[in-house]
Parts: sequence; C-alpha cells; structure tokens
Amino acid sequence: MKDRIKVGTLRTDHVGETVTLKGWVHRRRDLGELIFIDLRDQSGIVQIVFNPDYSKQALQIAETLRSEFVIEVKGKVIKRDSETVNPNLKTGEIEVTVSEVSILNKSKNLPFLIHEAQDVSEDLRLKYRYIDLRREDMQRTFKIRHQITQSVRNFLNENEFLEMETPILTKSTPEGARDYLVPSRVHPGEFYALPQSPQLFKQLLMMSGFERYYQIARCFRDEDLRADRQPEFTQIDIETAFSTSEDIIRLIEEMMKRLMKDVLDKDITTPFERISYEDALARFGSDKPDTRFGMELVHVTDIVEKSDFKVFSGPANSGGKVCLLNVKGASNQFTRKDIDSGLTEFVKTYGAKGLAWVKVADGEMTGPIAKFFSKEEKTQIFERANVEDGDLLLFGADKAKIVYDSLGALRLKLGKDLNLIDDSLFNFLWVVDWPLLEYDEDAKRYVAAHHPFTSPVAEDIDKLKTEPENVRANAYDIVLNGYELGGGSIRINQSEMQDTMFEVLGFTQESAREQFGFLLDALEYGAPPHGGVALGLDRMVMLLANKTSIRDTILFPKTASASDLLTDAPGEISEAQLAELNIKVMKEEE
RNA sequence: GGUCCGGUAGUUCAGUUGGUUAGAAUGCCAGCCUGUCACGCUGGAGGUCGCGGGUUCGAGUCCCGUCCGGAUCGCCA
Repeated sequence: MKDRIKVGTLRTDHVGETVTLKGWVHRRRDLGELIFIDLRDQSGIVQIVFNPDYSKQALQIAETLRSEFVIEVKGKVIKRDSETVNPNLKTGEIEVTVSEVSILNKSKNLPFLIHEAQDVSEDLRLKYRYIDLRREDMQRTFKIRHQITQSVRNFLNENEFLEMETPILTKSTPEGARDYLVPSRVHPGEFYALPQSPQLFKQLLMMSGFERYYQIARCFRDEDLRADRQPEFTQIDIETAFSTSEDIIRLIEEMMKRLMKDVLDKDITTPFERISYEDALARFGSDKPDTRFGMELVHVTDIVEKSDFKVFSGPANSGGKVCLLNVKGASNQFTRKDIDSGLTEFVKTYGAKGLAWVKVADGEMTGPIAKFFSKEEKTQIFERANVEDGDLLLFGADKAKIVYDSLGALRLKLGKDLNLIDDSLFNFLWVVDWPLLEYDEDAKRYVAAHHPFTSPVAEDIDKLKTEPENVRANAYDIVLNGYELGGGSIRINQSEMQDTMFEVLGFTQESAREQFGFLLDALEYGAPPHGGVALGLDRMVMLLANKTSIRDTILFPKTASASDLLTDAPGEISEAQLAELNIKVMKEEE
C-alpha cells in the first residue's frame, strides 16, 4: 500500500485516485449490505463506504468495526451524487469506496462518546484525558497553543532574543507564594523548591551579559486553585538589559499584535490604552479592568457627605467611598427579591455589608432608601451618573477596598448576566503606576506589591522610608478582557537600593543575605539596568481559544484539589523511598 | 481554612409530602435494512442511588459525618 493520505485533505481533485487511509472509526452507520463509516484522523473526517460491489470481504469486516477502532483502508475516491453531498463536512463532496480493510487495533466501549464529551463531567474527561483530547475542539485548542508559542518564538528570535533554560530545582524563598518542595537525598533535611517563576535567574542572566532572554517557562505555586489558576502553569518569560519600561511595553505590544495576526488573523491597534492603578480601581473597581463594556463606577462620596442616611454619610466622612453602578434600563429586570437575595448576597462575599439600591421612574427615585435623598442630592447624583427613567442604581458604601472589590465584581457579573459584553473584542490595556509596597495587616509590615526586586519610580525614592505606601513602582501589567495576562517591571540593579528595599520590607541584613545573598553579590559586579515581563501562556490560550478555564488549555491539568485524576497523583510512596530521603511521615492520630 | 452547588444505568439527566418492581434519552448487545451522514425499525441487557452512620414500619428522598468534582472568599511576592 502507498503512504497514507490525511483524510481531511481529500477533495474532488482526488476523484479517481486509489488511496490508503488510516484512522479511527468515528461513527458507523450500518444499513445492512451497505455500511458508512466516518473515518477520523488528526486532519478531519471522511466518509468511507462498504458495499458488496466493492468488496464482500471488506463489508464483513466492517460489520465488526466499533467506535474508535483503528483501521487501515484502501479504496477509491469517488464524487458523491449531488443529492448525497454532505455540506457539513469539508470532505462532503467525495467519499471513499473501500476494497480492503484491516483492523490495526480494537477499542473497548468508551467511557463517554467523543462527540458528546463536551457535556460530560469534567472529572471523567480528566480521568480519560487521552480520549477527551481526541475531540476536534481540544485538538483545535492545542493547535492554537502551539501557534501562540511559535509566533512568540519567531518574533523574539527575530528580535535577537535567546531562548534559555533555568533550573527547576532551586532555592526556596518564603516571600510570595508557597513553594513546592523537593527533598534532597544527599543533604538530609534540606529541600529544593520548584520555581514560582524564573525571576532571579533571568535577572542573573542580565548580569551574565545575555542582554535579551526568553523562556517558555513552567512555574509552580502551591496555592489553592481556580478556573484560571493551576499549581503548574507556563509563562512566557522575558528579560532585557538596558531597556526602559517604554521599550518593553512597545516590544510586548508588537509581539501581541503579531501573535493576534498569526493565530486569529485579527488586527489589533497599538499602542494599547494605559490606565493608572489608581484610575483602574476608581473607574472599574479592579486592577485588571474589563473594558469591553461600560457601567463604570460613579463616585458620589462628596454628594452624600451630609446625607441623613448614615449608611452613606458614615463611610463618606471617615475616609471611605460611596460609589454606584448605573445599570441602564434595568429597573424592570430586577425585582426587589432579585436584588436582595441575588445581588446583595453576591456583594456580601466581598465583605460588603449590604447593597443599597434605587430604581428611577418619572424622574424620581423609588425603593426603600429613596426617601433618604434630599432633592439636591438626587439632582447631583442624576447628573453625575447620567440617570434616566428605567435605570437601576446600585450603591456601595464602605472602606474603599470593599467598595471597589464588591462593585467591581458586581459590575462584571452584571456585564455577563445582562449580555453587555461583546465577545469578539480583544481589549488589551496596560495598568501602570502601581504602588511599590502594600501594608500587610497580618504580618504588620510592608510587603512588595509585585516582588522585592521591582525598582521604585525615581522621583519617589526619597519617600521610601518616610511614606512607603506612596512610592510608585516601575511596574506594568498587561490586561486582556479583564484577565491579568502578565506583568513586569524594571528591576533594581543597584545593591544599595536592593538593601534599602529589603530594609523597608523588614528583612534583617542577615535574613536578606541568607535568602538572596547570591543576588546581592551579583549586583555588586556591574549589574546592568534591566527589566522584563512574564505573560501567562495558559490564560492567553484560554482567551484566544474562547475557553472559560485554563484546564481546557493544559494537556493534563489538576483538579481544584490539586489532584491528577489520570495518574492519581499525588500518591503515597514506599517506606524505602522515605527512608532514603530521611523523611518520617507523621500520621495524624485521632 | 470558610461559603455555595453537585454526585441516581456506560453517559447526560428526571425521580412529587418518605411508600411497594428506581425511569427517560443516548450509548451498548442482537435481529432486519443498498444512500446514510445524530441513519431507521424491532427486541434485549444494563443500578452498591458516592461512601458510612442515624431517624423511620419503610430512605434515592430527611438528619449527621465523610469522600469526590465544580464555583467562590481567603490565599496567589
């Protein structure tokens, strides 16, 4: 037999040819003396026909074929009669009449049908992931993933970046996310950590004279999972020497522009919109705003300062915020019960005590709290929030963080529920002017908002020790449709500045040296100015492939409890293995 | 660690105020069928109602515990 032909490539210009095909039995339609099989390989599907006129023997074998049997057939490509053309199939104008068939392998009955897997529970899909991955939709997703990494590699290679690999067995650093740890056999009682990111190594590479580095890097974080968070994930990691943040932002914009064209054939405009961290919170209640729809927060703190309504005037006079979302024309879509049980319960999960609301009709407010507003307050609110009849106003009044968290999340929920989001949009933007430090109430100290190697904005440096919360960072996050796609910064390259940073973060000199001594040393031997960025590949695939979870963009993902249902990891290990590692497992006793 | 949702044929689900033999669709198996493409028709098999305990004359249904999956808050420098 000749080399096989990919079934999805068969077209009318193959008519008359004798071909050899190999693939899986996708579907079988048995009409007795006539059997149709949809034969599938990675390229697609073609209908093959068994009929005693072509081969009695082949027909007999065809009767025994079942779903997902692997077969090889030899046959002739023929044009279908016009009334039997299948317009739903790319190969629908032709079919292959089979003269020879052989079974390369059988299949047991499947735990779920491939064409129905879309609706099958995810745990079953994960347990039989190799079957799930046969689906056209999954194949498409991983093709997109491949195209993204290829586009990124092409772009960066053309721009003189070197692809480099950094260690997976590294040193644990308690700052930041929880590490996955690996016991050392050679050093009893000591542990490696899997990298949360190649951050320090890529900085060291800049100090090693590799001016442009990238890596499609696997990263590990032992934190709880979400739809968009896995314990191991991949980031596109980039670092450059001698670049400014402007250089890096432009580079990434070009890379994304090229990527969107390569992968989705979409033209996006650059430069991307930039928004300060402060404005992002004030306008959208989020540091990763989804700008595909409006409904921005309207600030009315100043208007309600003197209100009789203590729920508003209280926060307004004690440093809090009072904001509202104007849900245009929605007053009839939400009953009192919808708001009280649905929306109010929703904002409570973000720490809000409740959700005040009014509906607007005939130029007047209605609802339980309408009576608290003075005529002047109403007029000012209506004007500032562009209120019209039929609008529903939802208020948040609390500490700024709670108002932003709850209304920001509520805005997203309403955007989705009310179908205000245009799915065809890809809204890239940069969030800039991040604070360098945040005060951690639990730890009673400042912690790095980004990481401790992020440089402060030059003109804020003198505030580092006096008012650390007001120091801005040389950092930028790239956001796509409400997801943090990545972030980066210009790093500290002066050892004095790094010392100061650790000091502000509450490190003693000894603890800084113990954990990051190698970096502090390296900074003293001619470390160039440098900075970079890291982009979440899994999330990028999710957004470009229109998925709602990164589990659909990772070949063998973990469940929400960090298990792998396919291999059953994590699993117990033998006493002998433990002994070799000098580890004693303490069994919990009742 | 908290909160919420779910777990019933291979699969997706229904299952009423607790009631006698737990259903449907699809898949599977068998028979028939030469133009199907979600083929059709006829028949059949298929159940630890996640697991453990409790209440009850009686539990898929109610209660407690537990496991698994998902969403989410905390967490994620």
